[in-house]
Amino acid sequence: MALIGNSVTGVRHWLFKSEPSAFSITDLRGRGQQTEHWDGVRNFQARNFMRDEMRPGDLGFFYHSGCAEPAVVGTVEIVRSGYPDFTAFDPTHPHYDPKSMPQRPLWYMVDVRFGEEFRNPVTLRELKTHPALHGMRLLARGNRLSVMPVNQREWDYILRLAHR
DNA sequence: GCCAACGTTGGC
DNA sequence: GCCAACGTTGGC
Repeated sequence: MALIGNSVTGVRHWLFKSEPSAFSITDLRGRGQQTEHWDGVRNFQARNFMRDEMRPGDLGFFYHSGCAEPAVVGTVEIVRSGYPDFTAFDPTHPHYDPKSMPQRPLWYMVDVRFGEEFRNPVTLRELKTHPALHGMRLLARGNRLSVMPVNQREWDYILRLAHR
């Protein structure tokens, strides 16, 4: 198993992208402590992170993409590790994928719940100005993964910016 | 709305 | 297995 994040506590860190017009951090906050399915991921690398690596107790950033001010806007907690994304089985669902079947699921999801909404969202523009973050996967040229790991150092650094 | 980057598909 | 065509993502 690849070692990502903090080897002492075992807690690992992730980043989840969402277009706020579809589902925003404010929407998630509104759900309180209710858990949410992070469904609809249809990329193999992102799927593998959810299926193979995420564990309950891991933490993730909530990132707003495809909007006026792309930014890290809050956090979530992973409360259930990877299991089949059942929205892929439903022909009436927008995320339906006939290649995925209950007997042999192709796509996976995790459950998350609201952590916090940042007082100071950390914009993509700002992330790029911090040399400490230049290696971030989110900033890698052409990166389009909707779910990706964040290392401990990057996690701590961004949290500090968010709590200024 | 444009376009670069990149994943997927399908012909060969 | 190669690679061109196509679709999607996502910043700008």
